Formats: sequence, structure tokens, C-alpha cells
Amino acid sequence: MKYANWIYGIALALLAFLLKTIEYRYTIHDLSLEWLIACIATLFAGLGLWAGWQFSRKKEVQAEPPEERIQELGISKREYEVLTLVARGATNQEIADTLFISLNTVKTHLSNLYQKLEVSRRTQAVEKCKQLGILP
Amino acid sequence: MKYANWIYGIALALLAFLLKTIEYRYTIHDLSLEWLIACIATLFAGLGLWAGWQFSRKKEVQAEPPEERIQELGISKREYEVLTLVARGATNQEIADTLFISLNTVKTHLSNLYQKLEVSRRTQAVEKCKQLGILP
DNA sequence: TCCCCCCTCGTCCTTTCGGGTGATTTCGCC
DNA sequence: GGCGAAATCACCCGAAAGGACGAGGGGGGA
Repeated sequence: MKYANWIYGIALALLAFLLKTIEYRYTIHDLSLEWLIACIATLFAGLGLWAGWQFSRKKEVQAEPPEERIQELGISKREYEVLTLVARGATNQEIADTLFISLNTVKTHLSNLYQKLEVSRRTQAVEKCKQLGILP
Repeated sequence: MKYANWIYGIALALLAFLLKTIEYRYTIHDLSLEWLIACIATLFAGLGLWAGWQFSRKKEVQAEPPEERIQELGISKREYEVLTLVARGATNQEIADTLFISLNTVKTHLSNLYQKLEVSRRTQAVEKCKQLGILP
């Protein structure tokens, strides 16, 4: 996704180059200078607008497959399941009932999660995961 | 904030007009045409980019004035302050220290919040408020 | 085969939360 | 002046959460 930046930059450079060559060929005499400038101005303004729009768009949708960062942090499937339930405001007991495991197991998973996320409470964990894009 | 759109448009028009007049005055002969075009192109490209950025920025922050729903639910200022700190993963004690109030007071505010939000735990409260757009 | 990781469960202990109740002060509004 | 809402604080108690261990089974890779 980082390639987008380069694409925009290259596109800009190419367009500038193209305009220059065109201008060299037809040494402008039949179309007035002001007209040319106006065209170029609007064209590039539009291009900049579009680029900015695309750029911010990317950031919005970014979301990025959470798989990557999850694995980076070494979070296992089971731990992630617990995490999502925590994010929904479930208590440890509810999580245990949902996943058909013991309350102690839930606590163990959470303890491991806290270590991996470098936090000490469920609310902090949820907050951090949302920042990392791991949770919606 | 809707005026921003018009401001951008007017700014664009003004700049175009300004460039035209300048170009009329100094009928360009000492600075090469290609240079002028390059300048204009980059200038407008940057302007477009900036405009697009600002535009998307507005949409992001938009978020809708939470004031409305907050008052609907009868949440007071102090309660909202506590709420935001809870959303950041702070403990009750940390909240108390931050707001220079007693731990008991924090608890009271939270109890009232839970009733107003119809929840029973801090994580649920945060979850609900994010859904309602009260919290970012 | 052995080792490592995951998942599971347990105990003990401390801290944190949440619910309930009551109280005081301050402020704006009628 | 009275009234109500908001803000403040206190106490008690039980539930929930978190930390720090240990431990066993299972599966996959070196």
C-alpha cells in the first residue's frame, strides 16, 4: 500500500514532462498563453485534488489485514477470540461460557494478551488494538 | 463548516485570476515559458493536494456534534470527562488523580453513567458510546 | 524422538470494580 | 426563599479482574 505514494509522484512527474514536450513541439502561437496557463492550472489543481482524495481514501480504508500485526505480536487464534469478546464488553465468565472453556483459562489468555500488548487492563488492551487496527 | 467548500473554490478562482493579471503586466520575456508552467503546475498541484487533504480532514473530524446525544442521555460535563478517561483505559484511581477528585466520586459518576447508558461495566459503556458517536 | 508452543485448568492472593445508601455543598431556576 | 440537579465525598460489601505461580495434554517442526 505504500507504493501509492510513489505512483502519485511518478504520475505527477510524467505529466509535467509530457506538458513540456508538447509545449516544445507546438511552440504555441495559435492558442493564447493565458488559456494554456489556465488549462494547466486547473488540470494540476484537479490532479492534486484527486491525489489528495485518493490518499486520504487509502488511509480510511487502510484497515490493513490485521493478520500481519497479530502475528507480529504473537497473538494466537484463541487469544484473538477472547480479545474480540472483551472488546464487546463481555465479562470473563461470559467469555468462558461462549468459548466453552474455564474461567481460569480465559484469565490465562488475557494475561498473555496483556503481556503481548504491553498493557495491564482490558480497556487498555481494547484501546490499543483499535489503534493498531487489530479491532474494528 | 460547510463554508470550507466555498472558501476553497473562491481561493482557487482568485488565484487563477491573480496569475492571469500578473501575466498580463509582465508579458513574460525574461523568464522562460517552461519555467512559468512548471511553477504554476506545482503550485496548483500542491494547492489541490492541500484542498483535498483539508476536505477529507473535515469529513474525518465531522463525527457529528456529540453534544446532542449527550444531552439526550442527560450526561453532565463531569461525567463526560470521566467517560473519556475510561475510554483511554484509565483506572478509577488514575481518573481521580487526573481530575483532582476522590476515588469515591469517580465511582459515583460512573454509576450514574452506567444507569444513563443502560450498561453495567466500563467496557460496555465505552463500546456503547463509540457506537453512538459520543466517543471517537 | 524431543522440544516448543498452544490450549487447557487449577490455586492463592491482591487490586479494582460495581452496587447500594447516605450526606453535604453549590449553583441556577422558579 | 425553596427546589432540584450537579458535584463532591464517605462507608460497606460482594463480584470481577488481574498477577503469579504450577501443571498436564497435544500437535508440529528440528
